[in-house]
Amino acid sequence: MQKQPTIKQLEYFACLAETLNFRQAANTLGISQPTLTAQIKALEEALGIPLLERSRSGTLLSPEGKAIFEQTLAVLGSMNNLMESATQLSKGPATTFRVGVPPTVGPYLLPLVLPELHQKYEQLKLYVREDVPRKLEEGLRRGDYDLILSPLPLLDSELSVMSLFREPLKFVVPQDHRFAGRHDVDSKELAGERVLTLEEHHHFHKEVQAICNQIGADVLRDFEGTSLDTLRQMVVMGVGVAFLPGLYVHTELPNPEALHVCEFSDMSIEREHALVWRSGSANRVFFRELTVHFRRIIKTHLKGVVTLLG
Amino acid sequence: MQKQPTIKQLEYFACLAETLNFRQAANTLGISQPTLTAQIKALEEALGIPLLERSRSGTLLSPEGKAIFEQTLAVLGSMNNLMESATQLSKGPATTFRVGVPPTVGPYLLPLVLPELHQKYEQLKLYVREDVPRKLEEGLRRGDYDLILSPLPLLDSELSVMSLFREPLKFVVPQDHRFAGRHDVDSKELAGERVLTLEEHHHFHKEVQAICNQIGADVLRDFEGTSLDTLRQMVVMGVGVAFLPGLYVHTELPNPEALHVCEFSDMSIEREHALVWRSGSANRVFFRELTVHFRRIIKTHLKGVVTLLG
DNA sequence: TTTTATGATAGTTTTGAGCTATCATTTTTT
DNA sequence: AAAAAATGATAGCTCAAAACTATCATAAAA
Repeated sequence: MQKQPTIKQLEYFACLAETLNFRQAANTLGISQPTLTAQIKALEEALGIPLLERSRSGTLLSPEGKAIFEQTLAVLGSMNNLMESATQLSKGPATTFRVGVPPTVGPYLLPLVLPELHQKYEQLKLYVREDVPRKLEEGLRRGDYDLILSPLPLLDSELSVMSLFREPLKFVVPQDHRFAGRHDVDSKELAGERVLTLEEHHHFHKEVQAICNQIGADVLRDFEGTSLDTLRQMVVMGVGVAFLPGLYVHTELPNPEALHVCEFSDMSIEREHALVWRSGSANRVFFRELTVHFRRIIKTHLKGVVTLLG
Repeated sequence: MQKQPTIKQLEYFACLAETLNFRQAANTLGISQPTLTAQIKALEEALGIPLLERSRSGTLLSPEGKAIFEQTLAVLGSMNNLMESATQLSKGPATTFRVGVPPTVGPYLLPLVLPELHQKYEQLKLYVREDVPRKLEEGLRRGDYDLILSPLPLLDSELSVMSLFREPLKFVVPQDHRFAGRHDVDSKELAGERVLTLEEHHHFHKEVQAICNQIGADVLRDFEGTSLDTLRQMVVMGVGVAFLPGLYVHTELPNPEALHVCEFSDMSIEREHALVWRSGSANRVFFRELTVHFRRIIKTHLKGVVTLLG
């Protein structure tokens, strides 16, 4: 019979699978590179399959490695649930949670929500961290986050998902654009437009890409921004047009001067956001409670801006 | 920050939680008793809570221990899924599975099903083990079983359940009983009857108990049998009456001589059986395929005896 | 009262997870 | 083209912890 992997080996593997660099992974794990090499080798031996395609010029996950990586997240997640339960049993309900939010939503939603939550739960502390949705989901499954705000849909079934709202994507053009001053635009008119977007690894990029494919517009791949603010600046400079999240437009551009915001007359472009946690989390009851507050606060402050769900 | 438990410690704890005896658990684990004591102590230390209420006169799970035991099964189950995936990736789809069946169904259902499966899948090997449903579910979650046949309902959500059939429970009396010769019986007529059943830890016991509570019959606690066959013998001897699974009656008592089988005229007493596996199992695709065959074979051989589901 | 069973403790051995130092390649920089 | 930097593997050593044997104290059973 093959030997059991250890939790440690799985943690090491999970970290290595992200960086794909032994030295760097060993560094973030706080161990030496030879130790990591040895443990990964031991893990491969235990499982009887190669997890990595190694070469001195970079390391890659093997196909088998990708499958095992998924399972690894599940194991680490359940272990995290166990420790969470233990903490809850010994120290009472946790009061500080690690929350993950996407960069295209968090900064524009949380300032509305956090103050009220802080007032309601005096003890509650939230460590908020921004990352792209893919990393958020991965980190949640592994136990790096307790709770994430994420666009739908998600893949994994071991996660509990509660929808919050649907957010429209607004179409934004410079003041000297042919659409400037028009309230409505038909999607067919956009064929050939040069659309700006965020860097490729942002989820927002894929959303915009999909829309552009649908309506026949071109995504400008040479000028991809890193934040919605720089994206806006580029539109102002006349580099191209862009789609911006309704929440961002509402918060940052209540009275746009250098920009013009159009509606689509023939189709609605929306994305859906939800709160997500591990199904087995010891704090699931509280997270459900939090969801209710999120919905209430959103309903109060963002009526007309987004569509409440749930 | 508290230290991580190891997989080993969790395995030790899971085994200990079952036997509630350090020496015996250590023995089945193949380690010495002091080692087990030390590791359990280390686990309690790591989690910061006492898992066991120890005394020289027996050991009990603490309330915290019960909660952690549930989480432990989840961790061990996901680890098992990981190793299953690894095996599948290195050696191709598994051909031998550990199957668990309840003693009140397995012996009367499997003889019909196994030959056909054996013919259909020449490579397929099934190690069948009997145990009470509670142990089956626990063992499945932990990874001791790959697939179980179990009565519904189950608690755990990390398990995939596919219903197979509903089985009637038949009412059986001795030949000299007042009901002998009657085809139909009204449930109200059973008030005060002395009903025999299996030992308490069998799921079947609870099913019968519930029915008797409902119709006002008395469960005879002094003469609880260990198998359906001895139960039948006791009814023949005139100790009391009994409910027997329809499948058992169909297989073992096609033409009962010393017994009489009655139907209920006013209510149907049934229990439901399903195939169950861990949601994340690497073999889930094949298990779904197996379910289809089970249903087909049951439909062919047991039409009229049970109600097919799904 | 004696015997048996149970879990804890003491002391020792062995395993394995960790380290440093170094090598052989490949990639990048100069 | 040559030099420098970066990468993963290997060798050899250290040390913590996981294992063992032997024994103890207490509670239950005989």
